Amino acid sequence: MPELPEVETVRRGLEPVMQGRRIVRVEQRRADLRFPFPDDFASRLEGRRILTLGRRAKYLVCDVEGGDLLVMHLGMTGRFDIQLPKGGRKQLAEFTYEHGKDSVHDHVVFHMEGGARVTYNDARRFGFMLMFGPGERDDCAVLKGLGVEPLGNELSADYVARRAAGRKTDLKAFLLDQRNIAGLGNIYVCEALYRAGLNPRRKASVLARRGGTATEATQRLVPEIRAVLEAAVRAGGSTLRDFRQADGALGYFQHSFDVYGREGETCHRPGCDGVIRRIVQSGRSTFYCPKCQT
DNA sequence: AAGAACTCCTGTTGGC
DNA sequence: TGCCAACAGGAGTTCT
Repeated sequence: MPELPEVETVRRGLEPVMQGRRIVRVEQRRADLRFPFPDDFASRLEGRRILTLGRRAKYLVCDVEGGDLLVMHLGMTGRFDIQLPKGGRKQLAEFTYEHGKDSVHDHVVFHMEGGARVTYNDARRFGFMLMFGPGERDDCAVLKGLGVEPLGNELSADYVARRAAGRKTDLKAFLLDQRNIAGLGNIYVCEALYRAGLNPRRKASVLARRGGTATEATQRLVPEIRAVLEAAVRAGGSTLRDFRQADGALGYFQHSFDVYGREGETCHRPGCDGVIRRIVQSGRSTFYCPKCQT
Protein backbone atom coordinates (compact mmCIF):
# COMPACT_ATOMS: atom_id res chain seq x y z
CA MET A 1 0.00 0.00 0.00
CA PRO A 2 2.56 2.33 0.90
CA GLU A 3 4.13 3.36 -2.34
CA LEU A 4 7.47 5.08 -2.75
CA PRO A 5 6.50 8.41 -1.12
CA GLU A 6 5.01 6.67 1.91
CA VAL A 7 8.01 4.40 2.33
CA GLU A 8 10.37 7.35 2.02
CA THR A 9 8.33 9.19 4.64
CA VAL A 10 8.60 6.20 6.97
CA ARG A 11 12.34 5.99 6.33
CA ARG A 12 12.80 9.62 7.27
CA GLY A 13 10.81 9.09 10.43
CA LEU A 14 12.83 6.07 11.48
CA GLU A 15 16.22 7.49 10.58
CA PRO A 16 16.76 9.56 13.74
CA VAL A 17 15.94 6.70 16.08
CA MET A 18 17.54 3.85 14.13
CA GLN A 19 20.40 4.94 11.93
CA GLY A 20 23.71 4.70 13.75
CA ARG A 21 21.96 3.23 16.78
CA ARG A 22 22.38 -0.14 18.35
CA ILE A 23 19.50 -2.57 18.61
CA VAL A 24 19.38 -3.75 22.21
CA ARG A 25 16.64 -6.32 21.88
CA VAL A 26 14.22 -7.60 19.25
CA GLU A 27 10.79 -8.93 20.18
CA GLN A 28 9.59 -11.14 17.38
CA ARG A 29 6.03 -12.12 18.20
CA ARG A 30 5.26 -14.57 15.44
CA ALA A 31 7.14 -16.89 13.12
CA ASP A 32 6.16 -15.24 9.87
CA LEU A 33 4.61 -12.30 8.13
CA ARG A 34 4.16 -12.86 4.43
CA PHE A 35 7.27 -15.02 4.56
CA PRO A 36 8.89 -16.71 7.56
CA PHE A 37 11.31 -14.49 9.42
CA PRO A 38 14.94 -15.45 8.82
CA ASP A 39 16.46 -18.00 11.15
CA ASP A 40 17.98 -16.32 14.17
CA PHE A 41 16.34 -13.04 13.16
CA ALA A 42 16.52 -11.51 16.63
CA SER A 43 19.97 -12.77 17.50
CA ARG A 44 21.47 -11.53 14.25
CA LEU A 45 20.27 -8.03 15.12
CA GLU A 46 20.63 -7.80 18.87
CA GLY A 47 23.70 -5.93 20.00
CA ARG A 48 24.37 -4.67 16.49
CA ARG A 49 24.26 -1.17 15.11
CA ILE A 50 22.14 -0.13 12.13
CA LEU A 51 24.79 1.54 10.04
CA THR A 52 22.51 2.95 7.38
CA LEU A 53 18.76 3.04 6.89
CA GLY A 54 18.09 3.41 3.19
CA ARG A 55 15.32 2.86 0.71
CA ARG A 56 15.19 1.04 -2.61
CA ALA A 57 11.84 1.35 -4.36
CA LYS A 58 9.27 0.37 -1.71
CA TYR A 59 11.83 -1.49 0.41
CA LEU A 60 13.58 -0.28 3.53
CA VAL A 61 17.16 -1.51 3.43
CA CYS A 62 19.45 -1.50 6.47
CA ASP A 63 23.16 -2.15 6.57
CA VAL A 64 23.68 -3.93 9.84
CA GLU A 65 26.97 -3.93 11.70
CA GLY A 66 28.70 -7.24 10.99
CA GLY A 67 27.68 -7.40 7.32
CA ASP A 68 24.03 -8.43 7.28
CA LEU A 69 21.52 -6.62 5.10
CA LEU A 70 18.06 -6.22 6.61
CA VAL A 71 15.33 -5.75 3.99
CA MET A 72 11.83 -4.75 5.08
CA HIS A 73 8.67 -4.31 3.05
CA LEU A 74 5.44 -2.84 4.36
CA GLY A 75 3.09 -4.72 2.07
CA MET A 76 -0.36 -3.18 2.13
CA THR A 77 -0.87 -2.33 5.78
CA GLY A 78 2.57 -2.32 7.38
CA ARG A 79 3.58 0.61 9.56
CA PHE A 80 6.09 1.53 12.18
CA ASP A 81 5.27 3.31 15.39
CA ILE A 82 7.95 4.97 17.46
CA GLN A 83 7.72 5.36 21.19
CA LEU A 84 10.33 7.55 22.80
CA PRO A 85 11.22 7.33 26.46
CA LYS A 86 9.60 10.16 28.34
CA GLY A 87 12.11 12.82 29.20
CA GLY A 88 15.05 11.11 27.58
CA ARG A 89 17.09 8.51 29.44
CA LYS A 90 14.55 6.83 31.64
CA GLN A 91 13.58 3.32 32.45
CA LEU A 92 11.35 1.25 30.24
CA ALA A 93 8.70 1.20 32.92
CA GLU A 94 8.25 4.89 32.44
CA PHE A 95 7.38 4.68 28.79
CA THR A 96 4.15 6.29 27.80
CA TYR A 97 3.49 3.41 25.51
CA GLU A 98 -0.19 2.86 24.90
CA HIS A 99 -1.18 -0.30 23.23
CA GLY A 100 -3.50 0.60 20.42
CA LYS A 101 -6.68 -1.38 20.13
CA ASP A 102 -5.11 -3.32 17.28
CA SER A 103 -1.95 -4.25 19.13
CA VAL A 104 -2.66 -7.86 18.19
CA HIS A 105 -1.04 -6.80 14.92
CA ASP A 106 2.14 -5.55 16.56
CA HIS A 107 4.47 -8.22 15.23
CA VAL A 108 7.98 -6.94 15.92
CA VAL A 109 9.39 -4.50 18.45
CA PHE A 110 12.91 -3.15 18.09
CA HIS A 111 14.25 -1.87 21.38
CA MET A 112 16.90 0.67 20.50
CA GLU A 113 19.82 1.89 22.51
CA GLY A 114 18.83 5.15 24.12
CA GLY A 115 15.39 3.81 24.89
CA ALA A 116 13.32 4.25 21.74
CA ARG A 117 10.99 1.44 20.77
CA VAL A 118 10.10 0.87 17.16
CA THR A 119 7.04 -1.31 16.67
CA TYR A 120 6.10 -2.91 13.38
CA ASN A 121 2.33 -3.33 12.98
CA ASP A 122 0.76 -5.05 9.98
CA ALA A 123 -2.86 -6.19 9.99
CA ARG A 124 -2.83 -8.06 6.70
CA ARG A 125 0.74 -9.34 7.05
CA PHE A 126 1.60 -8.75 3.43
CA GLY A 127 4.81 -7.14 4.61
CA PHE A 128 8.01 -9.01 5.38
CA MET A 129 11.47 -8.78 6.88
CA LEU A 130 14.38 -10.66 5.36
CA MET A 131 18.10 -10.77 6.05
CA PHE A 132 20.99 -11.44 3.73
CA GLY A 133 24.50 -12.27 4.86
CA PRO A 134 27.64 -10.70 3.40
CA GLY A 135 27.83 -13.39 0.72
CA GLU A 136 24.16 -13.24 -0.22
CA ARG A 137 23.41 -9.59 -0.45
CA ASP A 138 24.46 -9.08 -4.03
CA ASP A 139 21.91 -11.49 -5.38
CA CYS A 140 19.19 -10.83 -2.88
CA ALA A 141 16.18 -11.95 -4.87
CA VAL A 142 13.70 -9.25 -3.87
CA LEU A 143 15.95 -6.39 -4.92
CA LYS A 144 17.68 -7.96 -7.86
CA GLY A 145 15.06 -7.65 -10.56
CA LEU A 146 13.93 -4.14 -9.71
CA GLY A 147 13.84 -1.48 -12.39
CA VAL A 148 15.14 2.06 -12.04
CA GLU A 149 14.52 4.31 -9.09
CA PRO A 150 12.06 6.91 -10.37
CA LEU A 151 13.60 9.81 -8.47
CA GLY A 152 17.12 8.91 -9.55
CA ASN A 153 19.03 9.83 -12.67
CA GLU A 154 18.46 6.50 -14.40
CA LEU A 155 14.84 7.25 -15.16
CA SER A 156 14.81 8.79 -18.59
CA ALA A 157 12.53 8.84 -21.60
CA ASP A 158 15.08 6.66 -23.38
CA TYR A 159 15.03 4.05 -20.63
CA VAL A 160 11.24 3.91 -20.61
CA ALA A 161 11.12 3.70 -24.39
CA ARG A 162 13.53 0.77 -24.33
CA ARG A 163 11.54 -1.10 -21.68
CA ALA A 164 8.24 -0.48 -23.43
CA ALA A 165 9.36 -1.70 -26.83
CA GLY A 166 7.10 -4.47 -28.12
CA ARG A 167 5.05 -4.65 -24.92
CA LYS A 168 1.44 -5.62 -25.48
CA THR A 169 0.28 -4.97 -21.96
CA ASP A 170 -1.49 -1.72 -21.14
CA LEU A 171 0.11 1.40 -19.70
CA LYS A 172 -1.31 0.80 -16.26
CA ALA A 173 0.18 -2.68 -15.89
CA PHE A 174 3.48 -1.58 -17.43
CA LEU A 175 3.92 1.19 -14.87
CA LEU A 176 2.89 -1.02 -11.95
CA ASP A 177 5.51 -3.60 -12.92
CA GLN A 178 8.39 -3.03 -10.52
CA ARG A 179 10.86 -4.47 -13.04
CA ASN A 180 10.37 -1.37 -15.18
CA ILE A 181 10.13 1.50 -12.73
CA ALA A 182 10.45 0.52 -9.09
CA GLY A 183 8.34 2.29 -6.51
CA LEU A 184 5.15 3.26 -8.31
CA GLY A 185 1.91 1.73 -7.07
CA ASN A 186 -1.75 2.02 -7.91
CA ILE A 187 -2.29 5.58 -6.73
CA TYR A 188 0.73 7.26 -8.28
CA VAL A 189 0.37 5.39 -11.56
CA CYS A 190 -3.17 6.77 -11.87
CA GLU A 191 -2.01 10.25 -10.95
CA ALA A 192 1.00 10.26 -13.27
CA LEU A 193 -1.05 9.05 -16.25
CA TYR A 194 -3.61 11.74 -15.55
CA ARG A 195 -0.99 14.45 -15.42
CA ALA A 196 0.51 13.21 -18.68
CA GLY A 197 -2.93 13.07 -20.34
CA LEU A 198 -2.52 9.39 -21.19
CA ASN A 199 -5.33 6.85 -21.16
CA PRO A 200 -4.39 3.94 -18.85
CA ARG A 201 -5.83 1.46 -21.35
CA ARG A 202 -3.44 2.33 -24.12
CA LYS A 203 -0.76 -0.17 -24.91
CA ALA A 204 2.62 0.27 -23.25
CA SER A 205 4.20 0.28 -26.68
CA VAL A 206 2.99 3.87 -27.20
CA LEU A 207 5.98 4.70 -25.02
CA ALA A 208 8.44 2.90 -27.29
CA ARG A 209 10.68 4.73 -29.71
CA ARG A 210 9.32 5.98 -33.00
CA GLY A 211 11.88 6.76 -35.62
CA GLY A 212 14.78 6.46 -33.22
CA THR A 213 13.56 8.81 -30.50
CA ALA A 214 11.27 8.52 -27.54
CA THR A 215 7.72 9.51 -28.34
CA GLU A 216 6.12 12.72 -27.24
CA ALA A 217 3.97 10.69 -24.84
CA THR A 218 7.08 9.35 -23.14
CA GLN A 219 8.64 12.80 -22.94
CA ARG A 220 5.49 13.99 -21.21
CA LEU A 221 5.09 11.05 -18.85
CA VAL A 222 8.56 10.77 -17.37
CA PRO A 223 8.68 14.26 -15.82
CA GLU A 224 5.16 13.80 -14.48
CA ILE A 225 6.12 10.58 -12.71
CA ARG A 226 8.92 12.45 -11.01
CA ALA A 227 6.82 15.48 -10.24
CA VAL A 228 3.97 13.59 -8.61
CA LEU A 229 6.32 11.47 -6.49
CA GLU A 230 8.35 14.47 -5.40
CA ALA A 231 5.24 16.40 -4.46
CA ALA A 232 3.95 13.42 -2.48
CA VAL A 233 7.24 13.01 -0.62
CA ARG A 234 7.14 16.71 0.25
CA ALA A 235 3.61 16.24 1.61
CA GLY A 236 4.65 13.32 3.81
CA GLY A 237 2.86 10.77 1.63
CA SER A 238 -0.83 10.06 1.33
CA THR A 239 -2.99 8.93 4.22
CA LEU A 240 -5.83 6.67 3.23
CA ARG A 241 -6.66 4.03 5.78
CA ASP A 242 -3.73 2.96 7.84
CA PHE A 243 -0.80 4.96 6.65
CA ARG A 244 0.82 7.24 9.17
CA GLN A 245 4.21 8.73 9.35
CA ALA A 246 6.35 6.97 11.91
CA ASP A 247 5.77 9.82 14.35
CA GLY A 248 2.01 9.32 14.04
CA ALA A 249 1.42 12.37 11.86
CA LEU A 250 -0.78 12.09 8.80
CA GLY A 251 0.52 12.62 5.30
CA TYR A 252 -1.60 15.04 3.34
CA PHE A 253 -0.98 14.34 -0.33
CA GLN A 254 -4.37 12.63 -0.61
CA HIS A 255 -5.85 16.12 -0.77
CA SER A 256 -3.94 16.64 -4.00
CA PHE A 257 -5.26 13.63 -5.87
CA ASP A 258 -6.62 14.53 -9.29
CA VAL A 259 -8.20 11.16 -10.06
CA TYR A 260 -7.58 8.54 -7.37
CA GLY A 261 -10.78 7.94 -5.42
CA ARG A 262 -12.64 10.64 -7.37
CA GLU A 263 -15.03 8.49 -9.40
CA GLY A 264 -18.01 10.55 -10.58
CA GLU A 265 -16.37 13.88 -9.78
CA THR A 266 -15.37 16.54 -12.28
CA CYS A 267 -11.95 16.60 -13.90
CA HIS A 268 -9.58 19.16 -12.40
CA ARG A 269 -7.94 20.08 -15.70
CA PRO A 270 -8.75 23.64 -16.72
CA GLY A 271 -11.14 23.64 -19.65
CA CYS A 272 -12.05 19.95 -19.24
CA ASP A 273 -15.50 19.06 -18.00
CA GLY A 274 -14.92 15.31 -18.02
CA VAL A 275 -16.15 13.06 -15.22
CA ILE A 276 -13.64 10.78 -13.52
CA ARG A 277 -14.26 7.10 -14.17
CA ARG A 278 -13.25 3.97 -12.31
CA ILE A 279 -12.40 0.83 -14.24
CA VAL A 280 -10.67 -2.37 -13.22
CA GLN A 281 -7.34 -3.31 -14.74
CA SER A 282 -5.25 -6.26 -13.57
CA GLY A 283 -7.77 -6.64 -10.78
CA ARG A 284 -7.14 -3.15 -9.40
CA SER A 285 -9.07 0.09 -9.62
CA THR A 286 -7.93 2.60 -12.18
CA PHE A 287 -9.22 6.16 -12.05
CA TYR A 288 -8.96 8.43 -15.07
CA CYS A 289 -10.65 11.17 -17.04
CA PRO A 290 -12.01 9.67 -20.27
CA LYS A 291 -12.15 13.11 -21.86
CA CYS A 292 -8.62 14.45 -21.46
CA GLN A 293 -6.64 11.23 -21.09
CA THR A 294 -6.34 9.99 -24.62
C1' DA B 1 8.31 -15.73 -22.38
C1' DA B 2 4.86 -12.42 -21.74
C1' DG B 3 0.64 -11.55 -19.72
C1' DA B 4 -3.21 -12.46 -16.85
C1' DA B 5 -5.31 -14.77 -12.94
C1' DC B 6 -4.91 -16.32 -8.43
C1' DT B 7 -3.16 -16.07 -3.81
C1' DC B 8 -1.82 -14.60 0.85
C1' DC B 9 -4.77 -11.92 5.29
C1' DT B 10 -7.71 -8.77 7.90
C1' DG B 11 -10.36 -4.58 8.28
C1' DT B 12 -13.58 -1.23 6.49
C1' DT B 13 -17.33 0.31 3.79
C1' DG B 14 -21.59 0.49 1.49
C1' DG B 15 -25.93 -1.56 0.19
C1' DC B 16 -29.97 -3.90 1.63
C1' DT C 1 -28.86 -2.43 13.83
C1' DG C 2 -27.09 -6.65 11.36
C1' DC C 3 -25.35 -9.20 7.56
C1' DC C 4 -22.71 -9.80 3.52
C1' DA C 5 -20.28 -8.77 -0.57
C1' DA C 6 -16.95 -5.87 -2.47
C1' DC C 7 -12.83 -3.62 -1.94
C1' DA C 8 -8.17 -1.99 -0.08
C1' DG C 9 -1.91 1.27 -1.27
C1' DG C 10 1.57 -5.24 -3.09
C1' DA C 11 3.74 -8.69 -5.39
C1' DG C 12 5.23 -13.77 -5.69
C1' DT C 13 3.46 -17.90 -7.86
C1' DT C 14 1.07 -20.37 -11.15
C1' DC C 15 -1.57 -20.87 -15.09
C1' DT C 16 -2.16 -20.19 -20.39
